[in-house]
Amino acid sequence: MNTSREKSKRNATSIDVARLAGVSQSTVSLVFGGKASGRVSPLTQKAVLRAAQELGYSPNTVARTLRLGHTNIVALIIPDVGNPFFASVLRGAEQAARKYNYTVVLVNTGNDQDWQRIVVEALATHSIEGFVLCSVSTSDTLELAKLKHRAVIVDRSSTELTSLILDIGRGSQLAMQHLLSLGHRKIAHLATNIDAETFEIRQQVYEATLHKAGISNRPDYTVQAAFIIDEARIAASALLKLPDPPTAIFCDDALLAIGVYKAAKDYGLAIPQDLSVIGFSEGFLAKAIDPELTAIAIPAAEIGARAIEMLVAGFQTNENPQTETVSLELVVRGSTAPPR
Amino acid sequence: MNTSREKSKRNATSIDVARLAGVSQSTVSLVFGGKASGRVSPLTQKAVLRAAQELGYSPNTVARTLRLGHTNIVALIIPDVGNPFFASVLRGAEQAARKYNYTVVLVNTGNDQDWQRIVVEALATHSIEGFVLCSVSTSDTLELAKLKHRAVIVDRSSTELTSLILDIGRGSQLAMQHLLSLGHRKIAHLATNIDAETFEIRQQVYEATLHKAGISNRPDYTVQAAFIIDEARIAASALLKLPDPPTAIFCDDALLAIGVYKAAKDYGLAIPQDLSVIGFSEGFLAKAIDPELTAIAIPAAEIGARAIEMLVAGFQTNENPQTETVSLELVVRGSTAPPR
DNA sequence: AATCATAAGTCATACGTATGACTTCGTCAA
DNA sequence: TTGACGAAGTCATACGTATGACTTATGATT
Repeated sequence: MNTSREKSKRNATSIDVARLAGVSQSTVSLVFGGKASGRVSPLTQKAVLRAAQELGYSPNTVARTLRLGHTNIVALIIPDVGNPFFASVLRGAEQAARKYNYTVVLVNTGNDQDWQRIVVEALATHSIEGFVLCSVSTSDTLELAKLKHRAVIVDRSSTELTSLILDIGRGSQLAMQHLLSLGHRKIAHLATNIDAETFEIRQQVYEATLHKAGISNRPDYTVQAAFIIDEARIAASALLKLPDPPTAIFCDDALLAIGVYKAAKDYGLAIPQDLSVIGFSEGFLAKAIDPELTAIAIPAAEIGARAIEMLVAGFQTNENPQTETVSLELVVRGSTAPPR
Repeated sequence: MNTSREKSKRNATSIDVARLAGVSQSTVSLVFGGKASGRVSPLTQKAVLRAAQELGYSPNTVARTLRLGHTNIVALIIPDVGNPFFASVLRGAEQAARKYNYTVVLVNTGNDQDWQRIVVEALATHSIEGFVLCSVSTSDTLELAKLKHRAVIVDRSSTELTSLILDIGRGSQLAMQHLLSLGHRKIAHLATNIDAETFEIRQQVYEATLHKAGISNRPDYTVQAAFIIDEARIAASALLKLPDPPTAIFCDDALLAIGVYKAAKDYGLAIPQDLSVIGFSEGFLAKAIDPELTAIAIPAAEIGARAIEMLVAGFQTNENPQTETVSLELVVRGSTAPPR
């Protein structure tokens, strides 16, 4: 069993350091715990540090954690890292967490339907202090609120959990007003079918804004698709082959907008000349496609970072659930123009 | 300090369970450790499980880890989750890790230049058993090999570390042959500037394949750019405004290809009629853009998964560094056509 | 001189689990 | 009857750290 690699070199412990420095283990612990002032003389501190250096010592996190009772680990629960939006959330979260000395463990629920089980398992298995949840349905939110863990829930309101809300209503309004001000009257809505609450807000604002503009609602102008390009393409086709097709489409997500792009091409329509497209999107994807997508910008990385901050703040001040709102802005790019 | 939320409810320990079930702590531990057969009677097992159920007990991972001496945590070090390729690697890694009961901690080095420090910190702070490294330079590889940790390095060869190599050479060949067989003679190379080894292979094959086809190499047909769309756009422009511009461009990455798309549009060139584009790419981005990108498909998720498997296998069989190669395939989509 | 305060350390213990060594008890073969 | 043996448990300890309680030594104050 003695193959080349030396696993033998046991990591040095505080006891080893103490022995080498000629002090007690407690002293080493005090030095590394930052509680040295007034308890350990500067001279001794130097000695300890030197000994530690020599042995390549660093405190064992596991033991420290066991003693202290908290792990400094939080979980980020997202449906799919493959989606650039969630990837950005993750990046933001990871950076913020590092600042507070926390570690983020990713739980990618994928398409797994009983992902609640995964979450609960993760919480149990790893000793996680709290979690950030993205994209859960309203009913699941209630379930999760029962877990006695600190949690921040993104883009969902909840009275039981701290939540970071995106001002989807205002965003939808900006998008619709942009289309209206360009002169569009025939505006369709390509919606996501995955979550009730968010869908409703967008749909509500969509209808309300049209109503206020004196445009009557057409049920056949609202179609749904999952966050999959091909599905969006099919749904968009349904809109484009209507006898009286829309001149603009308001999309719930960038992926859906890409589906529209593809459908438009199928029908020989040029964007934005023949068809305007607008959607919610973080920046990357919106800028990757051609023409670049006019979008309600969702600051994904900032959202991830802020969620972590709220979570950590919750650990410290032991207060009731908070709610915070992220405002969204319209970024006009190349996918919208006046109707022909 | 007694605010609403009850943090008071201490988690049940094996001792609590033992007391309730009327057995010793050891017995509880045996049951939950799966070592019950032959040591604990089925009857007692039931009793223990029932008691655990009642108390909502699950073993404390931190304590178990301290006792067992290994954390079941591995780190995945990548430059940018925002890049769909790395996001997919992460997803694959995360799923594979879960299968082996490992947890993946993400370390996103970003543009941070001294990311080696970050890696080392991560290894020390969290008790990480090994790591998977993506996209490091050759010189850094040597540095990291010194750390006495298990590691798997992706897309880099190393005699000191287990490596998962992508058959970039063969992939480049496939790409070039595809372009040649379409009748292209004026083929340019838009290369990445971030890593010597990979760059060299692609460039070598690019030149060799042209040479074999009896086409002499033109230095002005090779340009470099970082993995940033706008930079690629500028580099591609340099190619397109040559007095004798290429009819096809071979790109080292999908992001670079997107830059080419944008540059082509700037110059009023249609893809693939006026300009063929081919590149290395995982699937998502290649299919998101229009026309869909003909590409050497890099199975990112599989790579992530395989890297984890190799890492875990390395923990078990304590053997010397292994090397494994992932073969790549050409996927013809809409961005390539015969030259006009 | 006696008392007190402070600095500089050390001691002992607890965090919750896993496991090798040990005990107890009933059964069965010799 | 004895001894051996396996099954079913229990005991005691170690993993490495943090920290409240305790001990000295050194001045300073009255």
